[in-house]
Amino acid sequence: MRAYDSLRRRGDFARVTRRGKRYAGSYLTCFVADGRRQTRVGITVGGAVGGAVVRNRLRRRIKAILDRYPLGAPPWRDIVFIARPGAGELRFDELAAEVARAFRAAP
RNA sequence: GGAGGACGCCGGGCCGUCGCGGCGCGCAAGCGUCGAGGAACGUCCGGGCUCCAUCGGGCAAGGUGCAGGAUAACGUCCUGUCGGGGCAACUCGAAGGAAAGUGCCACAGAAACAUACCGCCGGGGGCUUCGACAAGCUCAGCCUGACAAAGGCUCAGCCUGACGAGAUCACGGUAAGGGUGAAAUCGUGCGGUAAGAGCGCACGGCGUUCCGCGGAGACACGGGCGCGGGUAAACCCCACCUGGAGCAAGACCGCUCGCCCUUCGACAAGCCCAGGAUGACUGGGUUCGUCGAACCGCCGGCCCGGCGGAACGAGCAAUGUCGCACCGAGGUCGGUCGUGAGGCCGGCCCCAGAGAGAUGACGGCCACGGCUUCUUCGGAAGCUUGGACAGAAUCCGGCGUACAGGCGUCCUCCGCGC
RNA sequence: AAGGACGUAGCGGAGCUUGGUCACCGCGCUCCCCUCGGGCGGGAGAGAUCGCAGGUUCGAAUCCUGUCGUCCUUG
Repeated sequence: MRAYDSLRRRGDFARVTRRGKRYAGSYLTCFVADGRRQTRVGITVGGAVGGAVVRNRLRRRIKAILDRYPLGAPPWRDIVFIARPGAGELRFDELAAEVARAFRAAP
């Protein structure tokens, strides 16, 4: 089990992106809202980012990066990442830096 | 050595650490095991499977279109035929029918489908001109005669006749020539003819539902017969094929709601009520059955025809179990039959999978590529942020498309050497 | 999974049914006139692989096949 659960329903995504705090990078946008009982994460990669292979790999890499953060303990949050075009061409460490920038802005 | 053709294949490998999904074991921690592709893609065809319809006929709609074969099936594949391309290996082709009918063929051209503008030819009609001829009349000249009559000769004019030529008119014949066009009635030559024409002949081309021969057949060869365009990826004709939907199919379970079970007549039976006498019988009512009619519904393109009058229909879903992760038109190896696509037999293997959906990060070594340096030209060392197209969601068979780099086999042509 | 529409000049559209001058319209663009200058107005002009590749035809934007892209519908 990962330290966080997945955000699945459309309504949850809408709530986080509308009510949560927004931290925008050049390739990733991150929304953070208060959660309960567990931290949940959703990752949105639109069709404009690339083909299925690119979108899948990008999502997996973000999940691998999140494994480095202590999300299995409070405070519980609901987090949504939205990838923008060009994110699929980043190397892994560049992507990790993008995530780190977003999390520095949202402690 | 160079140029080219066909077919098949790979899509980096091994090891380790952390992380993810399924399954199995375990009380648990955890352990074991498996875990994307040749195209998983596009969704262009064909099937398996599931539900609905299913008795037949007709029409419509769609598709396919050389032959034989392969296959569960196909619009796929194989072998061949014909036609186009290539010196060749080989390759490409929606490759039935245009004397069943309809439509269209711009511009140009006489004319684009059944015709004839110019031209050529024939026999005619009238016309007038010309030519030579004949007859007649008139005038003139000359000769004989006598300055007469008469006769003869020459020239001119008029008229008539028949002939030839010319132009013209309509009729008929013709399709060689003209010149346009993508395309003009099969091409060239000779004969032939009034002029011409496949009208005849020779060679060639095309068609053929005729005959012979070869072949399983497409078709080929020989003969006979015929020779008025094109377009069917225009309508169409012919032959063959196709029931409809789709795994969000569908099955089971849960909850809620809606709606329906018709009318008339005849016959037979039962029951009830009234009259009659408690019986026979008569009248009424009702239930079930059969038949007929009406109405309604179904038959999922329509009609004929058929079936039925009972069950169904709709909604609620973060949807439970199954379908569903597979013993399968399965993979692989070998044998065998076949030119081949493939068939058959045997051994081995079990090989992703669901809850919106599991593969990512890092390190080491090797192979390949690139760059730099060295070199005894064999190679060696170092560096490397180089490695395509692309991700299963019901499953198969094809087709089509994308793809860094690389490998193998066979064949053709050209050049050189032996 | 099933089905449908579209692609034509810088932009928005017509032409496709029934093939025939390499294609029309509006806005925009260039030049000229008008004005002191600009706009408006008037005149002239340029600009097109008809998404791409094949095929049918004498001839294709139009017909056929394949392919690429965009958008939409149903559950």
